[in-house]
Formats: sequence, structure tokens, C-alpha cells
Amino acid sequence: MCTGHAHKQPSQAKRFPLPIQSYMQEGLSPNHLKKAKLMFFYTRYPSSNMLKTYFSDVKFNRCITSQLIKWFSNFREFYYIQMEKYARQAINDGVTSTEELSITRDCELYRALNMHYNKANDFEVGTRLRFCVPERFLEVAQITLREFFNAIIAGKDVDPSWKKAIYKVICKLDSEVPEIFKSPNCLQELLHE
DNA sequence: AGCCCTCCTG
DNA sequence: CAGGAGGGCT
Repeated sequence: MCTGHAHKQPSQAKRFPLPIQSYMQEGLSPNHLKKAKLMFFYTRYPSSNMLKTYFSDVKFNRCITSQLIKWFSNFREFYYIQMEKYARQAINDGVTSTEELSITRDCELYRALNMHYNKANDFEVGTRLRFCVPERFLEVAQITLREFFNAIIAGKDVDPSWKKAIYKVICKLDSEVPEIFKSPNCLQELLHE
């Protein structure tokens, strides 16, 4: 029913000279996924409403909407898992203060995250890239990491729902997604020069 | 009821 | 990532 790539063609479309809707995608494409991942650098908890304004070339329905929402849910899962893993690793390595925990563009954690969400850049080797992970993302990531670190240090992870408190903090740290992301061609505009 | 979230699976 | 279960909120 809501399978990922059900791109149905209206079959007898040749009789009509391309209605406006022809420009709309029936489903979500691989490029939409790449775009969504880049958007994650700005927003971890986008509302379905705002997603609709940023994917104007998508014909929304209940399935498409929940699929997009689900993507971000999956993004968050990966994000939080990395954070927890890194926090525990730091503790095992003897780190005792959050002051020692910072996210830089060359640290292991950042590389893992960038590899995951910024995959769109990978095959664009020789070209100049305009997109750069926003500084604010590094700040939010650092806050998240320290949040996990402190919670674990305090032994709060014995509570089955200990992460809820962290999620509550992080969901307030979303920033504005740049206007360019509203363009259906933003991927090309962002990756090339 | 309907939407969204997390958690767990494959 | 997609599916589905279970829970919260409106």
C-alpha cells in the first residue's frame, strides 16, 4: 500500500500536452532523500507542514507525508545512536568532564555523521561544492553529545525512558532551513557552482 | 480517529 | 531505509 517507490504512470498521458502536474513526482525520489538528509543538518524535527513547503515538487498524500516523516525519524535514530555510542566511548576512555567533549570537523563522530547525511557530495569529487555543513549543527551535536554524557555519568540510563529528557532538549534546537531548499533543483544548485 | 514519536526488526 | 507495534497527544 505505501511501498517506497510506486511510481505509477497515468498511461494515456500522451493525449494531453503536459499538464502542470507533470512536473510533480508521484513518489519520493533518491534525490529527495539526499535533500532530506542535507536538511537534517538544520532541522531534526521538521513538521509535516514545513516539509510540504520544502518539497513543493512532490504530490503529497497520507503515505508520502508519513514516508518523509519516517525518514527524519530514521535520521534521528542514527544520530542519537552515534551520540550515545560516542559518549559511552568517551567515558570508557576516562573522560570525566564535558569540557573535554567537543565536536570538530575532523573528529570521528563528525565524520560518521557527515558520511551518513552528506552522502550527496561523495560522487561529486572534482567539482567545487557550495554546500557546507552549518556551524550550528556542530553546536547542536556537541550539546547532544554532552547531554548523553552527563545523563550516563549520572546513572540516569537505568531508567528505560532516560533518553526522553534528551530528546526534549534537542527538539528545541532546530534552526531555519535556508530558502534555497525550497527549490526543486536545490540539490544541483547546492552541489555545483 | 488521526497524527507523530520511539523502539525493534529485517 | 521500511514495516509494524505500542504509546502519547489532540
